[in-house]
Amino acid sequence: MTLYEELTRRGLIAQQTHPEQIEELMNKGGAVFYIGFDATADSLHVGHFLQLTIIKRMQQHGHMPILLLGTGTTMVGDPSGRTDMRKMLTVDEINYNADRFLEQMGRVVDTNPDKAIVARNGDWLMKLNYIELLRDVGVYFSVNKMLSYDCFKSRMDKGLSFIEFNYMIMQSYDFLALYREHNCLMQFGGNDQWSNIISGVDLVRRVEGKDVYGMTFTLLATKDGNKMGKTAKGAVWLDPNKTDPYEFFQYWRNVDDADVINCLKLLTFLPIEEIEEMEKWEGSGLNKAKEILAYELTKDVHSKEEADKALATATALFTAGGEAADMPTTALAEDDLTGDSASVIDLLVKTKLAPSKGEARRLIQQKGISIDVGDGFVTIEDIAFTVEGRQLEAGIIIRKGKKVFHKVSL
RNA sequence: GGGAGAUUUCCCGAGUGGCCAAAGGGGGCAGACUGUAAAUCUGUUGUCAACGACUUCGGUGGUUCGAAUCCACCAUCUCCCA
Repeated sequence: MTLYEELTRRGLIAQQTHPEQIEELMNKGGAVFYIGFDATADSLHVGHFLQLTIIKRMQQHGHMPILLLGTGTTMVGDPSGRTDMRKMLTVDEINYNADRFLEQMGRVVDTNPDKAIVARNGDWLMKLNYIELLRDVGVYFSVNKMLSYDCFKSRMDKGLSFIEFNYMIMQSYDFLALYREHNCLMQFGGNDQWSNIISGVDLVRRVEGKDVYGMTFTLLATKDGNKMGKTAKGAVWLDPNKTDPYEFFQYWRNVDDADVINCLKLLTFLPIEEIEEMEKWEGSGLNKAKEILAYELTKDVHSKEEADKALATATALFTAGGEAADMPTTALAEDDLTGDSASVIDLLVKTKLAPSKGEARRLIQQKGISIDVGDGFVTIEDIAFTVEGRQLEAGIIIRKGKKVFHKVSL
C-alpha cells in the first residue's frame, strides 16, 4: 500500500488542489513539503498532533518536511474559524511559544537537520516593506475573491479588522518564500487552512509560473461536528505539565463510541487493517478500542512508560486490584492541617477537586465524594468529616464522582 | 465627523426602580441507569463563619429610603450616513 493510499483509506485527506500530481510526488519520495504552526499558545494540542503524524508518515517514506514555525504569521493572527479577533501576542511570547513547539515536535517527528528543515516565517515576514509587498504581491490578490472565502464570510457581521484580513497574504507569501528557498512544492494543513493554502498555491503560480500543490486533512471532530481535544477546562495539551499523561489518557479513554474508530484512523500508527477489524466490534466491545486508542496516543505523545503507567492506574482504579501508581497527587504541608486533622472540605479545595468550599459542600451532599484511607472507598455523607493527620501521612485517595481520583499525602 | 443601538453571572439570553444572586436555554458538576459510552430522568451551578451575611449586571460618579434598571461622563463594540 502506498502512503497516498493509506492516507486515503484512513480518511485523512480532506481537499487537494492536484490529486494526481500529489499522489505521484508522494509515491516517488524525496519531496519537500511544509506545514505551518502558529505559535498562539505555549504548548501544542491534539490538532497539531494530527499534523505531526502526517509529517512523521512522510518522513518514513523519505520526504523532507519543513516545520514552519509561524513567528511572523502569529504577529498577525489567523481569523479562520474564529468569531472574534485573537489576542495580540508580543514578540517575546511568540518566540517562547515557538521554542516550546519545537521541543514538543521533537518527540513525535525527527527534527534532525538531515531529516527536517525548521524555519521561522518571522525571518522573512518581519522584514517585508509595506509598499514593496503591495506592489510585488498585493497585485495578485483579488479582494472580491478573498471576500468570497468562507473564512471571511462568517466575519462579515461580526467585524473583521484589516490586520486579520492580511493573514492570508502572509501565509501565501510563506509558500512563495519556501518554494524559492527550498523548492518546496506542497503545503499541507488542517482543512480550516484550505483557503489560505490555495491562495498560496495561486500566488506561486502567478509570480513564478510554477504549479505547486496543496492538500488539507480532516479536522479532528466528533460525529456531530464539534472540535475534539477540548474540555471544559480548555484544550487537551501535549505538554505533560499542562495536561498530565493520566488525564490525557483518560480523555481518549472516554471518547464517544461514535468517535473511537475515527480517532484511531486519524491519529494512531496502528495498521489500518487492524483498525478496520475493530470497526466490527460493537457495544461494550468498543471499550477495548477506547483503551487501545488511549494507550497508543499516550505512548506516541508522551512515552511507552507513561502509557503503561496510565493504563495500570486506570485498570487499578476502575477494575480494582493492582497498584494505582500514577494519578494526580497533592502533597500537603503541616500547616495545611487544623490541629491534627483536615476537613474533607478543605482537602477538596486544596486538591482543586472543588473550586470553592460551597462546591465542595455540594459534592458531599450529593454523595459525590468517597475516600479511601487504606481499606477501600467509603462515601462521605458528613460535611464536617475530617481526616486524621496520621492517615494523611500514610496517603489517602479521594474520589470525585466516578472518574476523578486524587491522591493526598502529607 | 454626524446619527442609531448595544455592553447582564462560564456562554447565549430575559430583566427597564423594591417580589433580583437575577427567568429560560446551553454547557459544567453530582446522583440513578450503564460499558470509565450514548440517550434519558433527578438534583445542582456567585462567595462565605450559610434559615443569615457579603460581592456581582462595561467603568466612574450621581439621583433615591432603595438601582442591573433613572441621570452624567468615560470606555469598548455593531450598524447607518459622510
